[in-house]
Amino acid sequence: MVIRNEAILTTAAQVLAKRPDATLQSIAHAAGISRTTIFNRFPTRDALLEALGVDALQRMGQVMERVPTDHLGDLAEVLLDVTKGLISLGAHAQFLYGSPGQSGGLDSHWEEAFGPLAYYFFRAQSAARLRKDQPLRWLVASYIGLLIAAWDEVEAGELGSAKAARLIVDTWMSAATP
Amino acid sequence: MVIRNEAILTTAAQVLAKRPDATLQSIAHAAGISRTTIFNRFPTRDALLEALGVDALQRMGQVMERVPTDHLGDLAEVLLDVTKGLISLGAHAQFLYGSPGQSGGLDSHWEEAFGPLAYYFFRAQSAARLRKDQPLRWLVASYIGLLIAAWDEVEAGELGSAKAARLIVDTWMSAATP
DNA sequence: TCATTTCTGATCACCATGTTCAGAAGTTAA
DNA sequence: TTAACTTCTGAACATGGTGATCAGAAATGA
Repeated sequence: MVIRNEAILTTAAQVLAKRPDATLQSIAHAAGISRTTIFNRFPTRDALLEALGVDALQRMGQVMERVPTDHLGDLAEVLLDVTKGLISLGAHAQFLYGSPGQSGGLDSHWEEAFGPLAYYFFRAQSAARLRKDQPLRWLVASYIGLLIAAWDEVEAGELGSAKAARLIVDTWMSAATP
Repeated sequence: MVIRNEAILTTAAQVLAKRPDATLQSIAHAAGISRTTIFNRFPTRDALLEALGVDALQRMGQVMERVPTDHLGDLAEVLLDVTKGLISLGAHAQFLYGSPGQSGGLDSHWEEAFGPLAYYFFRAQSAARLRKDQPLRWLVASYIGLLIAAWDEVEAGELGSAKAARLIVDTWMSAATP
């Protein structure tokens, strides 16, 4: 039958989004496969959750690879493009804050995914296009914080994806530019 | 011996902060009581987690009761005061995003806790002291998002409590004021 | 068709949760 | 101190999810 890991991860993400403590049995059932097959691919439940996190961060990383590395361009425009992409990943990424178990080994993946954006902020800061009195780490952290807030609002049905992206960029740019 | 629920909750918060999937056995051990006693107070693990959430939100609510209800005062000053109080609750509140299990019944407690702040923002917005082109919900959500981001940075040892509070207020005010 | 890979269902051990209860330990009042 | 009361404890038990193992079924591919 040849079941792809990707298929398992997609189904698992959907099931766990609704019910972070869903059993592997129920995930297997939803994916139309047996529980044993899941264990063939992922030795433990935590391994599955970690793979899920890595997958989500890789998708986010792909979006953030779109930021220019040789020039700055229009900050607001670049950021809006990236933000729209990230907002649309809500379904894949939101569980990162809902079911971690104890997964803390994702740090390097976080860094890898957000590296390009952090570097972009760094260059913008050096060029005095972003405030220099705020730590670079905070520029990144605050952006992520707003992203998560927007994800929540979108999922709650209080905000459309497009408007959410605009609010994030508007809010963040107002605070981060000199 | 007369064990207070408060004592159980405090210990549980500490243990679960480090290890969201800690067993009730280990929590009981850390609290110096027996597992049975925990079950005497909280019928299920989820009940304990919910009580923990309610407790955290009540503490946060107490802090936010400090916002003035009859006048506006200095927005930055009021906000800084509240933010300092909330930042210092990190240890009690951060687990809200780390171990929810499936607890989703905290909505009313969220509203109750953040009600005063939301009302304060509403009045400030009406008085044109805050931007009117951003939804009131977003003003609140973005503030919470920044608060969570700052909690993470503080816990990671990247930021002191005082500086974290200042960054939140600076960032939020820059974006939310006309 | 036959060999190989992949998936499945069954069975097993282990551990955390949740229940029950008899008795120990602590408290209060006479 | 004694007696009545409340609270805490340890032990036993059932249940259910996780993780391991493996023989055999099903799919794949030459």
